[in-house]
Amino acid sequence: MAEAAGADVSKLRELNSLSIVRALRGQPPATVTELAARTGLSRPGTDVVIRQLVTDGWVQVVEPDGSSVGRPARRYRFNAGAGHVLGVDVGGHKILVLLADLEGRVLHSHRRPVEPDDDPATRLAAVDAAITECLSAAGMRPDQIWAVTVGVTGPVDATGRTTLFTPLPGWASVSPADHLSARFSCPILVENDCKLAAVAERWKGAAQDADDIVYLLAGMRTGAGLILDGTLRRGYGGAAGEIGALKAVRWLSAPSHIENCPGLPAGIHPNDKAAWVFERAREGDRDARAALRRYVKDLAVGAAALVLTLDPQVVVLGGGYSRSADLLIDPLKRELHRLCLRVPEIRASILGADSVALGALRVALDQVDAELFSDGMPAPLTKA
Amino acid sequence: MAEAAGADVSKLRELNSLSIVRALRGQPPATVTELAARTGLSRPGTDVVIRQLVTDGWVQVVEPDGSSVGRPARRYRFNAGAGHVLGVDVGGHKILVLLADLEGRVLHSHRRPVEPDDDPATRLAAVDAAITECLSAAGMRPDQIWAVTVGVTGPVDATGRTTLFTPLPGWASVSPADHLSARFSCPILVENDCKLAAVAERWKGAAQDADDIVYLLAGMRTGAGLILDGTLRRGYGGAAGEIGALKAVRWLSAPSHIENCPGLPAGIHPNDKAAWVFERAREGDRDARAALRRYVKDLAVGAAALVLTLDPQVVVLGGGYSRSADLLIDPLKRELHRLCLRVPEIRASILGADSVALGALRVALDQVDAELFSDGMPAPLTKA
DNA sequence: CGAATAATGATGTGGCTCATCGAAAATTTG
DNA sequence: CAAATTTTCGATGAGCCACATCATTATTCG
Repeated sequence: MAEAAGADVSKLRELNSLSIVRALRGQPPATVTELAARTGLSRPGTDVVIRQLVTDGWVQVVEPDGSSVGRPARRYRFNAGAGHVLGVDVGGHKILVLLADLEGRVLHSHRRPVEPDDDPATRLAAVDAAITECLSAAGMRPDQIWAVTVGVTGPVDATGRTTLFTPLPGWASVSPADHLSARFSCPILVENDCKLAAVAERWKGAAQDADDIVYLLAGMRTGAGLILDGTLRRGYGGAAGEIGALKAVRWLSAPSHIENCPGLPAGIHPNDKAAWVFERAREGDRDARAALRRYVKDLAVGAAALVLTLDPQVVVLGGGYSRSADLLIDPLKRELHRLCLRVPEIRASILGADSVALGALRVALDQVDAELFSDGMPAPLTKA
Repeated sequence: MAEAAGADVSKLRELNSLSIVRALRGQPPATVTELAARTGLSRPGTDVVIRQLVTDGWVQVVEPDGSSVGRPARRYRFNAGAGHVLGVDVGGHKILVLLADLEGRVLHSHRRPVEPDDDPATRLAAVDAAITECLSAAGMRPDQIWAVTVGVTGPVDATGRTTLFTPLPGWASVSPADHLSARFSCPILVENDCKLAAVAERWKGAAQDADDIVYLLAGMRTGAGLILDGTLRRGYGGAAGEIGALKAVRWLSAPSHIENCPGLPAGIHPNDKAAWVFERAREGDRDARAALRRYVKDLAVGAAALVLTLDPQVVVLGGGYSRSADLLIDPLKRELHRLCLRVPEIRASILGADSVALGALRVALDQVDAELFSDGMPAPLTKA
């Protein structure tokens, strides 16, 4: 059974410190009186707590700007710069590193191209280089990073590896967490890219209002990420959402309808094929429209399975093809109406190619939060 | 954002009261010293808290039995009789009512047969009668019930109705919660039967160790209930797990392989058909074995979709057919190996026909817990 | 009777609230 | 233009509540 820990008197201070930090975060700088009202604590009580938080480095004083009657109050704000997190997207074509503060503001980003058939060592070297670049651009040392999350393709198991499946050659035996733990002493999390994209859409994307979300990756790969009751669901073995593995769900072959659309110009770059097909379809080209129709039909079978299984509030359509979501959403909706009991809203992603790295940031921030709110509040001076 | 409520000093007492109650529940009667050790509180502190709990009626004193050196300690136990909950299974063929105390011990049960084609008024009357019977057998008044959960067939929407689908004639417009609220002033929850059975299997059944569970109802109806991260998942519209609605998943027709197995004796009662088929299959009858094979194949398609979507730790096979689970589990496992990335454990239900009502009890108890642990601890005297 | 353990009481401390008073800046007023 | 007034912030002290620690008394068994 859960350990029933009794509470000392000092626990109260901890609790109230946390609730003041919570009331401060993500808000504009607040006065003591405002915080007291927001938390329900007394003014003097709030005062001593916030004084301690300032000396501990969690909170900063903002000198009064003076634009009111009466004596101007000191304002306080959460010291988002007390710590930082990294979100890393290890893709087939690019490495993207985002550096953010504790409020989740992105301070620096670095993108670096890689090749899909690069060997693991090359890819890891690119990751290292991108991280180094991002840190030095922000003038930051590795020990100022409080959490790192790495997004990779394929289901991630408990050890942070993608042993079940990955399209990157040789990557199955790689442990990004082990690799990075040489540089960082903070928690290093590894997560599937679709799952991270789903998290990002709930954080800053198209589904901020929803707690039950299915994210569909619609692009040269097809995949899904699930958020239920506001929390990312990984599954017991980390393979939740891998409905595409079902043969009856033709997610593996679905993109080929578009990538091999009849009429594609010879010698067109693979990355431009989809754009070309969507362009033609928009113009009314029969072949392109047929390709789209077949693609959506295949996509919808898996989507319907997810929707029926989970009954989400929103389906977010992301991935490369979602740039032309206007062409996809209506037919997808029609297919789902044909297949499902209750059809959720379908929305297009608004985050684009950064979504995986953004989701990685959010997961890293959640990790920091979890440590904070479980272990109480230590002084950040020990880390700075 | 979440309201950041500051804590008064009296919050401490509340917190410690709760942690002592938690340490007391489900355990044999404990002495003050034991509780102090278990909660980390001091002995005198524990003493005053438990004294208050006794006068409030939450805890009872057990007089010392005297079997130790030194002065024998008073022992205390959680007063499970302070409140009670009802779990009601409204099935096609039966109404089952369970009455339990706050520890979840079943004190009384009452079963009452109904017909599948009874009209809603008749069925509700049977529910009322069964509840009355159960209460009076236990010598209990409705105001001593703290929560009621009703299990029904079909997805339950936010208003507690089964508007999307139900096999019971006329039941779609019935609101069991509204009906019962005339007799009970406590919370009345309505939930889908498969979901409740899943809860029961985690509580007292085959999956007590698992946090990610797919429950498969395998019987004359086919359905599923999902538990992820230890919590029942309902879906945004309450329709989670309804994968059977997908036409490609032939769950609706799957039981007919068995119910219409060639060679069934003319005039056999519908309820006995399955038993007959399983019996023949066990004896090696070709037709029966073929029927079973086809049934499992159909069942497995939906099961595979669920498993791939959720990646659970355990699949629990319940429902009427699970009495012959030994004939089903191996072929099902083979099918899943063919269809899935990672195959979870497959276990047979051990609860049988009571599982829905048991799950209803657990959900009602969870409701009581949620109220307790959020609103703090009022004296039960106001309720008794 | 002594050993062992339980219950009880006394004292001290940390943290919170409430009430009050002083301080600083803007507005009003002579 | 300067003094008075208003308004709000900041600081301090009294009181309360819940807990911890330590000492004392009570009860049983060997």
